[in-house]
Amino acid sequence: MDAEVFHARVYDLVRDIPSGKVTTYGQIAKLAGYPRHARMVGAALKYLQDTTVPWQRVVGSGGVISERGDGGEGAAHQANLLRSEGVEVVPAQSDRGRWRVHSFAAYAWGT
DNA sequence: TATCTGACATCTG
DNA sequence: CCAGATGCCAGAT
Repeated sequence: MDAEVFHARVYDLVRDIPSGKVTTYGQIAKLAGYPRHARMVGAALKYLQDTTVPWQRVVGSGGVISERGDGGEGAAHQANLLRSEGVEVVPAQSDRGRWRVHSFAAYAWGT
């Protein structure tokens, strides 16, 4: 299985996440047929150019929005996109630039 | 080939 | 909740 096919499957799965719902990297990896490849999912989204893929609906375990080492700008952007489609996002307890989906289980897709 | 890296997941203290 | 440690595994260097 080459990376190109893996990426394609990841993109198809992400496109299937309905607006207002979110899921995790690990879940996408599992659905793609490659459990334990969550990091590869992250890589696939990182270099994504296709604007039709709702990457913002993919978050970390427990609904945490992953940092990008960019000071939280990317995470903040993702938080805004999610809020705009009705997902409740709140700042991680006591922290700056860190966010998480409130009531993650209620918004979770694919379980 | 050897190492380092990372939009991850889990567990422990 | 937080910080560390550990397991994971394909890409990049």
